[in-house]
Amino acid sequence: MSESKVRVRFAPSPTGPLHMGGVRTALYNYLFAKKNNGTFLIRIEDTDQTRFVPGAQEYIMEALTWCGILPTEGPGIGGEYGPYVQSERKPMYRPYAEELVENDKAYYAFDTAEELDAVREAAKQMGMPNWQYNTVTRMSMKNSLTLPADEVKRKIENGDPYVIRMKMPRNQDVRFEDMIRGWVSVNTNNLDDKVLFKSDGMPTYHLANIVDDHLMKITHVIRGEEWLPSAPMHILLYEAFGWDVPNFAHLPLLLRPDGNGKLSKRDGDRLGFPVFPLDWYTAEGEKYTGYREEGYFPEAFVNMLAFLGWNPGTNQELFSMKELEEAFTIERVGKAGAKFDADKTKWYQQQYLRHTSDEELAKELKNITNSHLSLEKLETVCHLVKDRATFVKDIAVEGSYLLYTPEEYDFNIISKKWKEDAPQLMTEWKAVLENETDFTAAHLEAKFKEFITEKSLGIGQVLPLYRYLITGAAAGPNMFEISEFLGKEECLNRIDSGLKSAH
RNA sequence: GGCCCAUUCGUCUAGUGGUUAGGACGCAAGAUUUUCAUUCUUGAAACAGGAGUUCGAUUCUCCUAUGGGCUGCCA
Repeated sequence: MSESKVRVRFAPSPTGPLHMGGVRTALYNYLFAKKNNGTFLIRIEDTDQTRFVPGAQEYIMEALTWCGILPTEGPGIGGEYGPYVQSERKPMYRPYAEELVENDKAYYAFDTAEELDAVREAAKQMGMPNWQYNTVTRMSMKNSLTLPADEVKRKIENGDPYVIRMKMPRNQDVRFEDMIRGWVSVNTNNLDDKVLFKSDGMPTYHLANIVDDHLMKITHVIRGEEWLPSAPMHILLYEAFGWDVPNFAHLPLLLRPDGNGKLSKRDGDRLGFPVFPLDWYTAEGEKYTGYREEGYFPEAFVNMLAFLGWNPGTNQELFSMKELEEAFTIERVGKAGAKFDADKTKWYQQQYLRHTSDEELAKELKNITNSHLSLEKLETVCHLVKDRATFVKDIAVEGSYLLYTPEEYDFNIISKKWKEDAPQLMTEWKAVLENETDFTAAHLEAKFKEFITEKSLGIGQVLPLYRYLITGAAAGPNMFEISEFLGKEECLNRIDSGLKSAH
């Protein structure tokens, strides 16, 4: 609550690829920092050594970079509060845990995992679905509160494995004001004696997160709603250390589009949309599709994500990162979970494609097609077909006849309009073109109108035939612009080959 | 089961103690177009239910229902 400079962190766990819910949490942290002239940092929470997945940390950093969510401190970046990977901070945590034990805020517990499992199982048999190590049950367990002091001392010196558990106070209401939800209150009788320090010498999330947030001078903790139930316990920890408590904001979850429940990594490929920012391959060779590889622009992805749970209160829907940085406030983040909508995501992408210059699209098109056409030519292709594309790759498909000469014609698409006199008509039209030196769209259109007027025919009776011969398609952009783009020689050639296929 | 959180069109959401409850996606119709796409116009579509407070509640309170999260030596 102090006046100190805003510092926020995104603290992912490297247990796999970062999914879009995580990206959104990172984004809101980033935007909050930017809006408040603060600092956004990344901290890797890898205190669970058994769940470490190689490549995950690199994936996270690459994904954030792709999105333009750039931390000013973090692994591989540096900063004066490092290291930013918790496993590299390992030696720092034990003294804090010990401090809590000395101050009677925590205690040693010697119960093994097997013993705990047995107790839980027995409780379940007696109709208690969830046994907790808490203020009442701890007195019948093996810990420094129940064992004689000399035995505790002997066990520790003996090297017996132990954990350090928080000594949850009895019947105390913990209240805090969440920036999104308002006042939240929990009684400590409903909280258990969480393990703070594990027998493998690593802290749990609960300890590490408090210690690091304090040491890194984090002022606002913006994280997923799944942390809401443990927030009171975290507050108790800050108080136990005598530290300032940061502000909290618990973001609503991202829900799956069908049914209910939170969006999971399986939903994407099952429902046909990406859940991850980038492609990810599991050790087993299983692939999860990413937005980047699907052809989404990072700006569109980010814009969509920003609006999943936040809105500016105006009718503006298209926001650049810069605009988001200016407009974002935590107060305008909603409380309820948001179902992800793949259609809306496509719409955003389409909008961004529409607003990307032909020049830039041409470069992308060149990259994905390896076309031999000049950038200038490709620019025209983009100009002609971008209105009917969502992704750059759609331009290559929609405009394939601009990039390549059609090799096959499907006569079925035109057969209904292809009357007896069609070959004759097209041959005459070809003759008109042959005599043309001015192959600009406007001029060709004028000549075409002259041609059909002479014949007393309507546009619809003639143009589709020409379109078919030139493009092999029944629909598409303006035929005269296409003709100009292709040029006289190519047009004449295509009329010939098209005519051959038409009967 | 316990605890916590949430609930406005199908979806994302705006909104106020008195509004024709607004916008966007999607959907439908129409206009434009040689055509498809685009664009434009129009339309259908919502305050979970019940009490209470109030002259008046979508808005405030409580209850119910529904949904979600948490309930590990995971984060």
